[in-house]
Amino acid sequence: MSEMIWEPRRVAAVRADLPPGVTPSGTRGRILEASLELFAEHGYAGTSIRDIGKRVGINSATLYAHYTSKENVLTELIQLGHQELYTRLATAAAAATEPPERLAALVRAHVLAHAEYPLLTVVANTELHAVPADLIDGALKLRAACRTMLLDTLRAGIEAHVFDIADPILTALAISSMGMRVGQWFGPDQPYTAEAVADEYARLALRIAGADTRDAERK
Amino acid sequence: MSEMIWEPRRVAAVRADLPPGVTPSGTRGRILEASLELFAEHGYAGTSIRDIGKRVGINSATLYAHYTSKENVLTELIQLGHQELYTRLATAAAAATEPPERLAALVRAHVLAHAEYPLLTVVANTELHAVPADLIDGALKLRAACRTMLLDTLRAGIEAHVFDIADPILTALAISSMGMRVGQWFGPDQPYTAEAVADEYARLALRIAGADTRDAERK
DNA sequence: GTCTATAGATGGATAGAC
DNA sequence: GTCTATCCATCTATAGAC
Repeated sequence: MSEMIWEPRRVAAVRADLPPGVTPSGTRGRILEASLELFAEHGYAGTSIRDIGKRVGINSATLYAHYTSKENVLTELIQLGHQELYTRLATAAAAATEPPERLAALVRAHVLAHAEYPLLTVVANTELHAVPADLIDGALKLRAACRTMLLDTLRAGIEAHVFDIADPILTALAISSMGMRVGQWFGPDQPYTAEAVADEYARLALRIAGADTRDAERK
Repeated sequence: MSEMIWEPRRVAAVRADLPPGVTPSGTRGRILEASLELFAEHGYAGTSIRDIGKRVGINSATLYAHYTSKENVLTELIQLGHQELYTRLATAAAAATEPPERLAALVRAHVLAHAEYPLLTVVANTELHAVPADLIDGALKLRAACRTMLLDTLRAGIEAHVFDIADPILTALAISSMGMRVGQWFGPDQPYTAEAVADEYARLALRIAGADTRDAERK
């Protein structure tokens, strides 16, 4: 049971889910979703425009009526993925002020984003190298903002003496690593809900940060 | 400072390090190392045999005097990477009997393997999808053995009442996720030694597992 | 906007000389 | 074992008809 969780697929999910409101209408949107599925499963370099056309049900040449290049499709996906993650993290951070609550909210949002949009986060996290740096300026700025939110929260908790952290950078790396991999194993063939994973990982993050939750747990 | 830790490269390291004693001699070994560097940085599908030949300083056709195919080179790298990780984990597990000590030893070994051989672990972890399943039978069996070691250790600690774990599978996923990502940010342009990261991550893993280290820390 | 057809480059792999 | 030369498939992208 749950054996599939450990399989070394690039992604466990199969259907491309994009955040509501961002999918372009018509053929352009279907190209974007098909590309997301293929890039997630086979990688950007391992996917041809003919593969994309076949999945959409159009000739590969038709793609160029909607995007200037294959690279352009990937760039749009990467931007979408980073925008969605940043928006969720910023909303989560704004909803909690105390460091422990804010850390839990950030981790929950981080995990939920990776569990609800596994294909998108896998592509956004693994295919950045395939795009020239100037095309992903926006995504890199969003990444920087995301890690600043996490680090600032950890440091605020240290100053308030509610966290016990030896090295904020290593701690932040450990916490974000847990969440980033969720997109690679979370899918329909495992027994957890996204909410359950988010809740548990938030609890583990508080432990990592050395938050003293003994009183709360004894209640 | 330490900004490079967060950059979205596939790998931070640049030189291909292979475990001692496994690098083939002569041209075959140089092909293996060059392929490792290129697969790690650009991905398997993003690397051509002409790229490999250029880096080695041979004609691309010469590659086929040493390997039957490009796929064959990747398969050998994947096998090497899994073998090295498994050997280290098995050695670590054998050196400690109590669950907390064994968990710390496993995590230290896991992190050290990913920090000392970042290119190899990144390729072994991210390019499995590029090889037909029957060619990586051995690697998949080693993966299964590795996760069993971790899960068994967690369950032993639960039975012995020295761990406080809500869900062993999610806990194991969280702990292994921390270590697996080390290969993607650990490199010469960051301030930590492999030992320092291994020690700190082992400490965080004990916290994740709910090991009661308060007495030890108060000493 | 979608198609057929194709240009032009590059891919993995082989043949055969040395 | 290494090379040059090349086969043939596939690649991204474009041209032009409808």
